[in-house]
Amino acid sequence: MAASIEDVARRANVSISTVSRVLNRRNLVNAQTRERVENAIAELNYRPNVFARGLMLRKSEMLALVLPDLHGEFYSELIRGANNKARELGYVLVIASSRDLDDGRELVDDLQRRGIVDGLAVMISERTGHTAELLSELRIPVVAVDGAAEERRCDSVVIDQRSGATAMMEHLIRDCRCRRIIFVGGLETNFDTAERLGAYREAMLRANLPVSPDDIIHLDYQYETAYRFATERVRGWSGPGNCVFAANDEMASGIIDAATAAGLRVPDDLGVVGFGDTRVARMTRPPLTTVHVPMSQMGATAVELLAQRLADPDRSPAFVSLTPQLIVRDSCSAPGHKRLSTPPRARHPKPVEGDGKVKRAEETA
Amino acid sequence: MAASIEDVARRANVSISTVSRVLNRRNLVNAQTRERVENAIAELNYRPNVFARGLMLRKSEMLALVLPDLHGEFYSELIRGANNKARELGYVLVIASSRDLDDGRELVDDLQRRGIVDGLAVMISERTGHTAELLSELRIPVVAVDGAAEERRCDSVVIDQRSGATAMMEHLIRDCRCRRIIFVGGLETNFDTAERLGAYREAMLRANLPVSPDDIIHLDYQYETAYRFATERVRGWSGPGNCVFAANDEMASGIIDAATAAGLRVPDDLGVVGFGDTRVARMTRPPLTTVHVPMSQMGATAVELLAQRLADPDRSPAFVSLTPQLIVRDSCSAPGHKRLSTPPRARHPKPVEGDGKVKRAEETA
DNA sequence: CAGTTCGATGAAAGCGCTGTCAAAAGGCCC
DNA sequence: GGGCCTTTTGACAGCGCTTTCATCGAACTG
Repeated sequence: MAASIEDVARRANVSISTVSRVLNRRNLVNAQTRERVENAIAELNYRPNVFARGLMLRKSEMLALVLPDLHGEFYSELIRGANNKARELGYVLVIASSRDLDDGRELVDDLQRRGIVDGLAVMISERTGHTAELLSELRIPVVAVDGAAEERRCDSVVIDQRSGATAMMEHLIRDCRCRRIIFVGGLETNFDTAERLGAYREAMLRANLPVSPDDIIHLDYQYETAYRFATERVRGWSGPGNCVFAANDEMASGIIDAATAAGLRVPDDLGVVGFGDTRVARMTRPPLTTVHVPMSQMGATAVELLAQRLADPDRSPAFVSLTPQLIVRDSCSAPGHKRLSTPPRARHPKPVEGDGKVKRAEETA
Repeated sequence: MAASIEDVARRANVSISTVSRVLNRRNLVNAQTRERVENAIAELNYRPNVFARGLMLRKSEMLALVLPDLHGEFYSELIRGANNKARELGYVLVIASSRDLDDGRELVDDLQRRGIVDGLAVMISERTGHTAELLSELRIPVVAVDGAAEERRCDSVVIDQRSGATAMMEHLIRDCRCRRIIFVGGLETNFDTAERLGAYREAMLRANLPVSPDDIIHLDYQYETAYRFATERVRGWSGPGNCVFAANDEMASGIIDAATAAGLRVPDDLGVVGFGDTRVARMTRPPLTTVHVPMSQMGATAVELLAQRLADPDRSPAFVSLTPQLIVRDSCSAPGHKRLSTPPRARHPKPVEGDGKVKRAEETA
């Protein structure tokens, strides 16, 4: 049995009230007494019982992060960012996956968790009606992670996919002098793909470049699929000033491999760029030009917003948009552009954490 | 304010004891009364306060998983497996990273968490003295995840690296008829690398194959490093019946890319195999023959052991060893062996979760 | 019909903590 | 020396729940 506050009190020869005061609002107690109590605490290795404390204080200093899935690079980054920030702010983070539960139970599950966590950061994958329900059922603060901007009723963090894709497009058109750009996205229904495609179209239009319907392809974000598809098409794609803009790094990697296998040189015969700046982006030859998506930062921001709301429940919802950052490596370059013969390192060695610009939107009251 | 047990009692016209009984040992209460109470609970959307409950029961139904880091494929798998199992068993999983904290505070941190979690699964990266300290300070059950087998004092799960590496070596020697095998490991100090290298030496010896000191290389598990190193050495490695056994998939991938860039054909001119069966293994051309390490299962097992100990605190420590599984793809094959011209799919499409054999060691009392 | 057992329920004692209130002790003023 | 602060401390009432023990009919026994 662990020591209780009473044990400490007895040992320090004071009442439990005094011990409690030492634990909380320290200045209210005489210096000598405090020292006695602190010694007792140390000697007994005393730690306040979290449950008793929570019962009185009605808070647990715990936050939950609910993700569609726990697998994969992106989520792992998100978790890491959220976890670090949580720790920094003195919270403990509970992580849950909603994918593994059927849709109906997702909610139930959160409710179960409710009461033990002070706040919830939820990443909503499917845009079902559950969202609203979730928000209203819960009595604790919720922040939407990468949710569509519709959810303005609660705090939210999003990645500005559009600006990331636009930056890439401008790089391709302006710096690499690409004239024909083939867009390889995920499923048409995919929200991110849609955003990136939108940016693609806009940029092409702005640059007065023609967009052939054949140059807009929807696959499934998988390496293998992209490899197979590219194996058939890649010869038709090659040419100076031509480039494939894949909506994620894995597909980009598959396309590079297919191009290489077909005897093409990347980037000389065909440029290939990706999106995400995952680990994969450093595991292609040549290293992949891509867009860094600040997942870790998004996790951190979510936790931060949660903490802020906990501190001030009445403030109006904040909306934070994180800007991805273009990472130029070597998988696309201007035609005729000299490259070192040894594989050069990334020119932007590492995107600095917190580099993406954060803008706080006008507070919607 | 959420409804309390008293509200329910009032509404159902019973005492709180009865409500509590309905909540816990249901059979002790009359059917009609129970129904009344259950209705009241539903109507009020009542949920027992976790803190009050925890205060009495001295348990929270929460488990913690402490990892050296939260980043990367392996940890993400581990977390996922642990999380799913935890949920299945009715626990909530708290995840923490010890790497982000300096070494001294790691312990403190666990102590802080103590009291709110019922049990702890810890993966110890550095073999510092802290381990013992940690175990003794904590009063809750601990299971060692992938810890060296020394820690027989508590339950533990490990991956049997050795048997995985041996299976690979036997495949290379027997099935692929390799005569010269180059071992590319991580740092010499790395525990896993040492195990795998041990298996390598043994297998070579058993097969009566010579081991040149030049063919044992220690790098750092990174793609880039392996790529660079291989770029210089790969010509010397090539030859029929020659194969590189990389201690992880990333290095294998780098080596394949280097070989390809040097004009070699994999596997015809040089076989390359990896270890881990991470996502990367499906993102090489040809797809990588490798060893599947059941991380997800390890996470699940850790949680399971924890739950078992919680149920029966006095049973003797269990020791579970998980056997990795050889995954034969196409990056190494017998010389002259016919391959399809289209990139074939993995012959073992997907290692089934829970496929690795689990053997429970003799219980050390 | 008194005595006994049994199922169903309620009253109340905590669990370990916080926070309110009051009391005690000391200092100051007039 | 009495009145009135101020500082420091203790007593104690909960927080919402579980659990023990007592109670109370009803059913059963002889």
